[in-house]
Amino acid sequence: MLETLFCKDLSGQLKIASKKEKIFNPRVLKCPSRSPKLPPKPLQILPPAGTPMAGNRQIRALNVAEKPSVAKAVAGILSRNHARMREGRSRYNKIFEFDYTIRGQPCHMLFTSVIGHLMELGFDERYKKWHSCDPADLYQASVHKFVPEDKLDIKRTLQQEVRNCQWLILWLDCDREGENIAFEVIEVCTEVNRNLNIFRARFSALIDREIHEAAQNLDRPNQLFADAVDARQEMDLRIGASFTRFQTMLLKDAFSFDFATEDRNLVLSYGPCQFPTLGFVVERYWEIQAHEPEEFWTINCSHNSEEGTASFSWIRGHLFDYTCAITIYEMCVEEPTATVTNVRQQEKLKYPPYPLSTIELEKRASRYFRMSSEHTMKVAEELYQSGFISYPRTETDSFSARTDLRAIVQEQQAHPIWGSYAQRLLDPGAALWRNPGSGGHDDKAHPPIHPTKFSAGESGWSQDHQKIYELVVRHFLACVSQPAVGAETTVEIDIAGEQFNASGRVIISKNYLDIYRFETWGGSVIPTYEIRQQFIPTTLTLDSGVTRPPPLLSEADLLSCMDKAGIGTDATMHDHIKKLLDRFYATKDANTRFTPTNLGEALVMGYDDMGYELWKPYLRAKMEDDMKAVSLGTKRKNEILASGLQEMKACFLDARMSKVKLFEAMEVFFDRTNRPTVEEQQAVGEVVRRCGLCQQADMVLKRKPDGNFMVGCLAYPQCRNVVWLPGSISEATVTSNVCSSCSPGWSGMCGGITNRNGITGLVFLIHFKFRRSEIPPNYNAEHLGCIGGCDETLRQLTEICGTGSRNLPGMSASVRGRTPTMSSGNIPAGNVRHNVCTRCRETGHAANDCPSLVSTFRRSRTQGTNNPTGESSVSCSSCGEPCVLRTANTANNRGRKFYTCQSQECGFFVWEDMIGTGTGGTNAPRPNSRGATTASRGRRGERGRGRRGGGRGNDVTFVSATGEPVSGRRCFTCGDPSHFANACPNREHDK
DNA sequence: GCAAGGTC
Repeated sequence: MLETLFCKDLSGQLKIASKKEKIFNPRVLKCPSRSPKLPPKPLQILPPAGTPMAGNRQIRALNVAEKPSVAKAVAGILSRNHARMREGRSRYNKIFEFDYTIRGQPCHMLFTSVIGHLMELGFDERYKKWHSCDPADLYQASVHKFVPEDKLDIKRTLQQEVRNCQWLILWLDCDREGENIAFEVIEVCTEVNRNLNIFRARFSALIDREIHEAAQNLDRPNQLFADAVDARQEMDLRIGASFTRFQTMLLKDAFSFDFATEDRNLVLSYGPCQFPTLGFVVERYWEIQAHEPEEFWTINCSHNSEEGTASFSWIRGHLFDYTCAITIYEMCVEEPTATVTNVRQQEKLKYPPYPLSTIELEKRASRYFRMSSEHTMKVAEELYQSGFISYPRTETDSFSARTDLRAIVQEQQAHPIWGSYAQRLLDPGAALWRNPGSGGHDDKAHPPIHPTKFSAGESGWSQDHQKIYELVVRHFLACVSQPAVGAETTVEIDIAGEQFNASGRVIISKNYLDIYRFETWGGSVIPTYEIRQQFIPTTLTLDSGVTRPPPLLSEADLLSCMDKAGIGTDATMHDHIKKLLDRFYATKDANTRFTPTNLGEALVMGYDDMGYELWKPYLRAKMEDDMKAVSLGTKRKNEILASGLQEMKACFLDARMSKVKLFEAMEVFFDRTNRPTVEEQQAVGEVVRRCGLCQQADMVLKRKPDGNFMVGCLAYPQCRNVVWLPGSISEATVTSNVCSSCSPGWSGMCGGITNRNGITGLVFLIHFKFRRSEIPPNYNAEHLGCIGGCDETLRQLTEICGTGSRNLPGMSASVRGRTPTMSSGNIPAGNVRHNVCTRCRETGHAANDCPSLVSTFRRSRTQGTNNPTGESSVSCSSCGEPCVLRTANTANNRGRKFYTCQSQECGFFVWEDMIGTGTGGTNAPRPNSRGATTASRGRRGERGRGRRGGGRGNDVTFVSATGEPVSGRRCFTCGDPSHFANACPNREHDK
């Protein structure tokens, strides 16, 4: 064993540690919260190379990799393929044994692995059941990390092997998740061996030199990286669970859905990744719905000669202004002689793709084979497992200089189809080889996806296995090939001062295109022209067209959106996409294009109408920024957790207050059921007692929509325990007074009786106010009553007045479907609350003054108007109604926001950025709109019909040379039938 | 029954 402790000073230099540093050095490992039983133990750092060792006794070291394949590969490299393999308790995680020397220290190495994360984060038992608590409580509910059932064998292996070890060397992937898994392994191992010296091996590729270097330069685990992941996990769990429970319980029983599923299994989930993914799909769909075709005009010219036909395009592209277009066109018609002004010949290169990353594999498989990303990854995983391709989850799109690329090509020479291409690649005379380009991404853990074993097709392979293997091989061969070479000719002509051009391309050398059959490079022939040559065009036409909406998002598009916005990782993106389909949020057509379902659209619409951008990627982006800050040490884990969760809880409470928006959005698409929603049954109220029937949840005082009061169990519908109260109650408030008759052990008699859940059996008294006219004169209008069964007054009033419910009047608790047990009710000890805010459940303020009312996640729709409600404060100058905010799609103002009246008649609009400048607000026409305008939506299919005009360009026809448009049309700009767009008097806004 | 992240 090493006797001397070393540590690093601030400059990173190794030095002998002082006693204080051994204890307080921040690099010293241990997270006290993870292993409360053991005090933090200082760590040793290996001395620099050449430092004499304290002793030569062999160290026993347990090495742990993130996956079995890495354990096998690293053990193979370090042992030079002389490791002995034996079984562990987990069938997938073998143990390799061999001797190895680290800086002169002889070691007996045991090398095993985990399978990704060893632990999960979950709520404590008390909060696990959906009805056990208010979803808002999940923002502060206690959570814990634990090893799930299916990983217990791995834990046992680790603990069994590490007992007799002195060192623990962590070979997890070198990213934040890997660092977090490292600490999970540490926690499990130090439970049984607190004297471990713990090291981190950092490597970026499974290459001999790199692995040996990593072993000889062991480092320490990085607590900050692990902290960042801890924070992310906790945020994801709390946010996901709270919103999922909330919206599921609110909506699932309230509406008849248009898809076949068992209601009981329907979960309307929310997640910080799945919702933005849905958001991309909905946003594109809305963009298409809101698109209004715009007319444009263009001049085309063609010329036939003996060599063929050349088609010339107008340099101006197209004009939206008809007057300009027709004027120019008439000039050309009057002087139609074309003069060649330039003939340009250029060599053009088309480069092969970058080495293959996971996202590119998914996108290309979707594009070339219409294979879903989820299926692609499944097939790729199987090819990887059987050794035919490299690890398929990688962000890396450049090969390390140390990779033997030619050896990989060499293997493919035997293939009957592409073998000859591989041979040409290796033939110096063919000059086809080119070192692959770099896409600029490197996850430092895995190389780009490439073939690792030759195959001409295996008997067990499906067609999809063939396709993915072929794609990986062809992509790799393309990467190491020369780009395609083409000769491009461009001819420019002048007609009456207007410029036109035409181009043709001849492919000189296909190079990589010979192997990469998935890509093409169109060639076209153009006749020969010479400068100053003149000719009369064969045709010269003024053609019209219309702008078209973008297409629905394809799977490849969706992956690109997610990648760009940082939603998910290369290993999880396909899961998020699949989740949209599994949850009935979106559908995918045969062309892999996504359409939101009614449910998906309604959910996004609901949150959008609330003014929340929970369906946008900003929340994830903020979390990512916070994680980076924790990784760098500029913020603490607890700091970002406290602020992030406080913010999200406020957002949650606010969203719940605005749940009517979700309801309204759902009503656009679905019929209501007559069933009361779980959420309605569970409107949060004051806790009266612990439910004596299910013993799992609290019973709370609630007011039903009909105004009557009841005390019901929060575990409804699992538990149907309820106490109906007299129908003559006008007000009811739970007090902090406890009934001494129904609360055994109360008043200090036994110091409080505690059941096995640690909950005392208190029944709180309720302060009732009765409507004077509805109770007999000999009863007081105010009464401090108990629902525990002891209150005779309450019983009598219930008999006299009835409960106003569908149940028979009666004081005794009536349980829907079951007999009540009212004698053993308990409520949590210490849950006596005074003046608790019903929004955030904090004391010291009322709900109306709750600071959570304002959240930074709430979007201000009226930028510059200082309207805290988020509603539009711009009113129509004609009808006075609130305006909606839209986005212009006109040529000159694309993307610019404006307010417009929802009424078709008013035509009021004002630019958003002109508010407060004294400009705008006139009765100008409404520009074309783009984006979600939910205020005026009707049922799906009806939306936008009135303002989309005639559809996609079928109504746009050739405009005659006299300039007379086809009759029956109206101005595209303002909709006025008295004139056309080019003559619209109100075009100022479009300039 | 809920999240997202590893990976067999």
